[in-house]
Amino acid sequence: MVRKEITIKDVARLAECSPTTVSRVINNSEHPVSKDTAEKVEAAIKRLNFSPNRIAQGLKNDKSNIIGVIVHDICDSYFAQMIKGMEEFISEHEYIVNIYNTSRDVDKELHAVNMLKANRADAVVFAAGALMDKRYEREMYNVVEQLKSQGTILLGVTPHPFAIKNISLANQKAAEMITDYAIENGHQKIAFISGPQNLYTSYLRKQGVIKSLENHSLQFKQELLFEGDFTFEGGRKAALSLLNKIDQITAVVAANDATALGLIWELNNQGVKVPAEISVLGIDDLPEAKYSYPPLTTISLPIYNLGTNIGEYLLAQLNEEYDINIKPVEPKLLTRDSLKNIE
Amino acid sequence: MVRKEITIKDVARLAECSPTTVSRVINNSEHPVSKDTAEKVEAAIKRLNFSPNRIAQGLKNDKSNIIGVIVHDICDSYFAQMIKGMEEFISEHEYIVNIYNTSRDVDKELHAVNMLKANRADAVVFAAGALMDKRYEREMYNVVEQLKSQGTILLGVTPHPFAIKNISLANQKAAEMITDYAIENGHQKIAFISGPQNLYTSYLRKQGVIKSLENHSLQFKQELLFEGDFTFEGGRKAALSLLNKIDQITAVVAANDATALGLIWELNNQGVKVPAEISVLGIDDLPEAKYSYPPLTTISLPIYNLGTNIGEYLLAQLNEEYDINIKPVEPKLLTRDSLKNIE
DNA sequence: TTGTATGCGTTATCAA
DNA sequence: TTGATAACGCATACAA
Repeated sequence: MVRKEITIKDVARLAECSPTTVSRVINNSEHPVSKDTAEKVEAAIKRLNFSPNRIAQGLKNDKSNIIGVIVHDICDSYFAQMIKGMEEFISEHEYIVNIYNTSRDVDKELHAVNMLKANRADAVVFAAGALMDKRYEREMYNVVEQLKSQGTILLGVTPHPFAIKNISLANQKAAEMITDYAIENGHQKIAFISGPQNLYTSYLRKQGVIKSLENHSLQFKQELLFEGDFTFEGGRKAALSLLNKIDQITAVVAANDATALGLIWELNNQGVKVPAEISVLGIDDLPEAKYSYPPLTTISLPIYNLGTNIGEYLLAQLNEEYDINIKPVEPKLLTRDSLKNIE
Repeated sequence: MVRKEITIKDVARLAECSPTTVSRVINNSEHPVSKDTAEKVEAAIKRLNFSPNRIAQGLKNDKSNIIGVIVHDICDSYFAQMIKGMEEFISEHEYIVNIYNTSRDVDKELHAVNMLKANRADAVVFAAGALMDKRYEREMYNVVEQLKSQGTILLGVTPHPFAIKNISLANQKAAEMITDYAIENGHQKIAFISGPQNLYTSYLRKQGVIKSLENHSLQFKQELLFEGDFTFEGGRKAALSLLNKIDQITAVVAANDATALGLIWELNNQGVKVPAEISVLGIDDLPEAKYSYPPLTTISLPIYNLGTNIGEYLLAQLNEEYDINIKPVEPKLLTRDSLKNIE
């Protein structure tokens, strides 16, 4: 297959003018163009179905129009929603949304950043939480510095161990809020299902739980800490290992909704009544959280909105409008039916 | 922020050679380069953290390295899985995966294609099913022709009303299979919850149901056709409108799993026992389908694998290896517990 | 084995 | 109001 690209020159030939003039018409340039030629150019453009080569424009203007987005798992609603929110805003404004799915793998994460560097991305969003890994931190730091000196705009959702603007997602606060709620409803024997070990987000959410307990003069008990991985399956497994300590527990806070949903499912499966015998709480408010049995009490983190806010912020930055801030997104308690008041 | 890009020239200066030589080293060119200079170049590259500007390379080589993917809703597991599969393959090979989320909107769909044209995408995947809309068909046809003459490789998942290679996803066959299964289990009074009206995929799945019924000398009854929209919410609504005809129905085939899951949820909610009082069947095998109450009997369409197969195919095409075919992906019946044998 | 000149498609600068 | 020319970063044909 032979590429036969239509260029500004073809348009110029047809409109009987110079490429320069065509360029002026295309870009609504300040530089005056007579109405007559402008019309001829427009006609030629239409006739040839010409659209200017954005790649070439980019080369000239020192812009790639690429916005990179790094996520852990696009199949996870959390990331899917964020991407959708960003995409909504960004591709409307003629930017290319370039997704990387890293499965929390250090190499893939580095590969993504290096590609983005090679493609001279205009902006990179670290939508995925930072990995807690020495090599990741070290090598990321380097590439990020290189991206910076290229002029790439960088943005992290949740804190990252390199100097870029980070949006706090209130992870810790969310975990604190949901734990507070449990305690206010008379729960003291609270288990926690963690997220993946190597993820900073996991760490923050755990800290939130600990803080809430401390604020209420309660102690975080290591034996009531179970490991999860932010997935439904992980929640199911946690439910199983939780089973033989069930008399020591009245409520379980899961590090995220996917985990909580898995918990509820497996508890039901094992004949343990939620919330009659044990309360289950989540964080995120996934779309499916309201359809579990019972509907999940959780903290809403409006991720889709976060996505659009990020998009808005990036565009402002890219247009060099400086004093713009990212609109914050507030966690909100959603009381449904998976918690029982036991006071 | 000033962009200060490191270029091949900087490397040349540091390595005390010409840019041409640097280019040869970068590209492992056939053209001989002395070991000595090669090493100097490598050293300079490392020292400057240089990576060649892929955009500029693309301009020169007539490649954008962009692969566009058009989906309806990235939050829908179906699309998320397909993208994940493709991404796995594609970004590993230094391509840019450029996602467009169109929400089945004709304008957004056209916008996406036009952007992809302007960016001289190397390939475009129409992962989203075609819309049944006159303007869509007409304007899409035009842009697609223009993409073709630009040399863009085009691929559609499920048939599209313009001349591109389409991978059949066995939509019709899947619907036929699941309906066959219901009939084989003694069901004759079968309702169908459709997908969105304007979607060709919906049409195909409906045809599959009709064909199965006809093959068994049964009639498709218009009054047992309910409208859905491929979403959980749509399934819930369908359940409600289905309620007053429930004595005329023993099984419901939903156009997809999301719908089936919504159906089951709302039926449970209304106190209708699945499958004791009514059987519910889906198509897709979403990850969550095995966690409904009862677990959903459905047809698996291994979408993630389809994604990787598409990726593999595209790369072969882009490398001009011609006689490659897309590995087909076979629908498979997954019998779980949402159907009752009533023979 | 190395380097110079040219061009990819576009736009900014300058001159007319 | 228009256009010729150079340049963005890179790779290739050609010359040395």
